[in-house]
Amino acid sequence: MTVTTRTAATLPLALEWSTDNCQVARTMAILGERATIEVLREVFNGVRRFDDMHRHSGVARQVLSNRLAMLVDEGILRRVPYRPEGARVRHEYRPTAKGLDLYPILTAMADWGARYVVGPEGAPVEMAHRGCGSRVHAVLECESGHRLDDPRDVAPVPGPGATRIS
Amino acid sequence: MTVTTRTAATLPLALEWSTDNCQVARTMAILGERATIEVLREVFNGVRRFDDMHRHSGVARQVLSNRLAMLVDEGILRRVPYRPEGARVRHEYRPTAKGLDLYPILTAMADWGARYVVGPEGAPVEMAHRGCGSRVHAVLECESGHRLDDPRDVAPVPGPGATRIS
DNA sequence: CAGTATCCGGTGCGATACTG
DNA sequence: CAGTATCGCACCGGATACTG
Repeated sequence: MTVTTRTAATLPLALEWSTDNCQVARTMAILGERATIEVLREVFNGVRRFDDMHRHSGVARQVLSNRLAMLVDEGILRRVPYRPEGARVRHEYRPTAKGLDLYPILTAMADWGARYVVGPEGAPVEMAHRGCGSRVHAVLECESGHRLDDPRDVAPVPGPGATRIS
Repeated sequence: MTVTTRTAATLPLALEWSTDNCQVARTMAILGERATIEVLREVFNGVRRFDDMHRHSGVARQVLSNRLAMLVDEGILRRVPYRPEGARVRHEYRPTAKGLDLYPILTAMADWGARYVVGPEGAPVEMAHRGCGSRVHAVLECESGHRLDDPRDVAPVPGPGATRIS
C-alpha cells in the first residue's frame, strides 16, 4: 500500500484505475493553449470580429485564425454571416450553447485567480448576473442538495467510463 | 462601434478595457500544461509519491520533476517528509489549501467534459461528496442568492483591477 | 476587412542515462 | 526510491508578406 491515508474506505484507490481519456484532461486539451483562452475571453466579452480580436488581444493573426477554426470545429463557436449596410457580407464568431456552458469553468477560474494570483489592485475581470448585477461565483453542490463550502469534502471517484487496471 | 449587440447597456464594452493580467489567463498559465493537470489528478486521487505518479500517469520523469517543483513553488502542493519504518526519509506531495481550492475548477471541467467530450461509455471520473456519497457539481450562484441555471445570464464585467484603454 | 502562406524561435514533453 | 542531466523532436506562437 503506497497511499498513506484515505478519508473514506469506500473510495477506490486511483492506482487501481486507468486515468486514460479523463474528461478533465480532454477539456484542458481544448482550453489549455494560451491563445485559446484569450480568444474565448474576447468572444464572451462581446468582441466577435477577427480584426477587433487581433488588435484587442494581441494574439498573432495566424494563431488567431488557427484557434478560431479549432473552436468552430469543436462546436464551441459558430461563424455567423451578417451584412453591414452598404458593405459585403462579413462573419462574426459567437458562442454556441456548448460554448456558453464553459461559464462555470471560466467563473471558477476567475474566482480562484482573484483570490490567489492577482495583486492588491484587485481582479481585472468579474462575472456578473445580468438580472441583478450581483457578482457570480462557482459553488460546489451535491445531488442531495448539500452545499460544499470546504473542498476537503470532495473526492474524485471512478465514473461509469473508468476501466480497472489489472 | 464594432460590437454588434449587448444585452445590458450598463455593461461596459470590452474594447474599452485592457485584458492584461486577466486572472483567468494567469490561472490557465499555471494549470494549462498537459502534464500539470495529470500531476494534479494523481495527487487528488491520493497518489502522492514520485514513482507511483510516474508509473500511473505515464508522464516522463523529467517533466514530472519540473511540474512538481513548479506546483510546490506556486504553493499548490507541498512536500511532506515521512519515514516508512526501517527505511530512510521519503517525501510525498500533498495539496495545500490553495491547491484544494482548485476543486471548483476541476469539478466544472469534469462536468463540462462529461457532457461534451466523453463517449457513450460515460465519464471516467466523477466528483463525490465524502459525507453522503452523492455526485458533486459546480453551479453558478450570485451574491444576491440567485442560482443561475442558464449561462446566458452571466456576463463578464471589468473588476477593480481593470484598466481603461486610452 | 478577413484571413492564408511561410519562416523562425522558444519550449513542453518523451527517452535514455546517471546519481545519492 | 527519488530524482537530475542531456539530447532531440514536435508544436505553439510571433512576425512578415501575400490574397480575395
